[in-house]
Amino acid sequence: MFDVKWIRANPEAFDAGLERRGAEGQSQKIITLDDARKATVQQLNEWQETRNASSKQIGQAKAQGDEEKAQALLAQVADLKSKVQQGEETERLQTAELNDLLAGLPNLLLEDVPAGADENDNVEKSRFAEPRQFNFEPKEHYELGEQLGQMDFEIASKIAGSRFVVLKNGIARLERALGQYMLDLHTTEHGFTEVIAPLLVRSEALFGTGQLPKFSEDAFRTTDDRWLIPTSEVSLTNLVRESMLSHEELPLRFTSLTPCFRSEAGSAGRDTRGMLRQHQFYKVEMVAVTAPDKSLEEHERMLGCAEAVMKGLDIPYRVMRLCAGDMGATMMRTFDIEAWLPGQNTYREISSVSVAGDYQARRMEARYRDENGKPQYVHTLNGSGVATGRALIAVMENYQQEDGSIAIPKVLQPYMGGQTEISAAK
RNA sequence: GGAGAGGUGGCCGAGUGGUCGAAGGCGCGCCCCUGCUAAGGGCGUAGGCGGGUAACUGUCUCGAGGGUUCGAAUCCCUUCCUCUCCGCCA
Repeated sequence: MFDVKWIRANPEAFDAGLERRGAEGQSQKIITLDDARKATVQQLNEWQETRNASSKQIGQAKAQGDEEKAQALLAQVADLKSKVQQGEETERLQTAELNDLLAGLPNLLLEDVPAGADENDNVEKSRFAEPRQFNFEPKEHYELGEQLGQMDFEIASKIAGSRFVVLKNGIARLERALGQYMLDLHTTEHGFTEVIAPLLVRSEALFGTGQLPKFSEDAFRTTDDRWLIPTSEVSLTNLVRESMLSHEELPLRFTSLTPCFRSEAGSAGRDTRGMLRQHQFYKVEMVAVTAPDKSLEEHERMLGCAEAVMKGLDIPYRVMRLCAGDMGATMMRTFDIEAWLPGQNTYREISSVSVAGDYQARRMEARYRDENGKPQYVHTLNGSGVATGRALIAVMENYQQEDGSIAIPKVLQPYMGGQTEISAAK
């Protein structure tokens, strides 16, 4: 959501920003709509001013028992009522048209976001560890899982359809261990507050984080008109909706382990094998709420928190700066962490860490009082820290052994009751 | 699901058709007094949009959205939320 005043003051910058997104400039259209709206409001205000003054006099006249004067005044303002009503109706329509336009616009990108059309134009920012050299042909996670008898896509599809999985035994516990490890890391080392929040949310919440109105087809909707969260970014970010925070309580940092539900509309045929792209998956999410001048450093900090998860697991990864064409609509800058997957012989996204600026805060009416007591919109950030389903894949593929068993990373062993590997037995 | 009661400023809480954007309190800010650990006094203190260099000023906002009225925090309708009792239930 944008500040129309800012667009009025910086129309070229605004249009240039949209063009970097591959969208058309909208400043002229917005300003024209806003001009019309302003003219209506101005006229309306004049009528209301007259009406209010007269009404006050009528009240005084009646209080003094001067019925004659009251009647005379009443006659004077008789036609104002319909004018005001029409003016209000016009303003309503004009405001709605303007807001609908604004609500559908993507966020502007930060200067340092690389230009580009799609993921092939993303730019590597850093890299951790070298891919392990295998003295056998590494398998993909679903081969390993199925051979272990602990990962079952067939029965899942009978129960729920495609893009679901059933995990059992050691693999199931491994995913649980990953979630525990990540949550503990973020809460004890990184200063995040653990949260359990609703998985079903109302439309307003999805609008607040920007999934609505444009991306409704990506999420599942319930028959009672709620939505399954596509990410707990929604629940966690909306924790501050419609609130007035004080500058002392910032930054706020929340983390949560939740299932995420995505319809994956439009990704038919992509990653259909295995559990890389599912309708339901677990993810540890991090959300931060900061003062505007702190959000960029928080972005780097949050990336560090996600990287710490990967370093702890000792899984090779690279950090990518997403290019303009590959970025989500609500964000100003995004860093992806891509884990090395030996079975696929490539890096795949496992975490996405983004700064939204005040884009979401404006939609949610999330503000704080700065040091001078002035209300300001907060900045919001979110990042996966990390997707446990994909982390499971990464652990399985990177820690696989020649006999098809899977070694358990050191940091996870305490969460696995001391178990050091997953084999067909357990 | 049934019956009832409510939603007011950063917070609490008055206010049932006119001078109410809203008493009072808390909190916060500035100032003063006192003088010693605990208090007293004064003033100020919502947000959005618009006009003005500014002082200031117009308008809107009392959960949200409609409506009645010359005029709505106050009346009507819809909706969301909270609380109490009953029912159901992990």
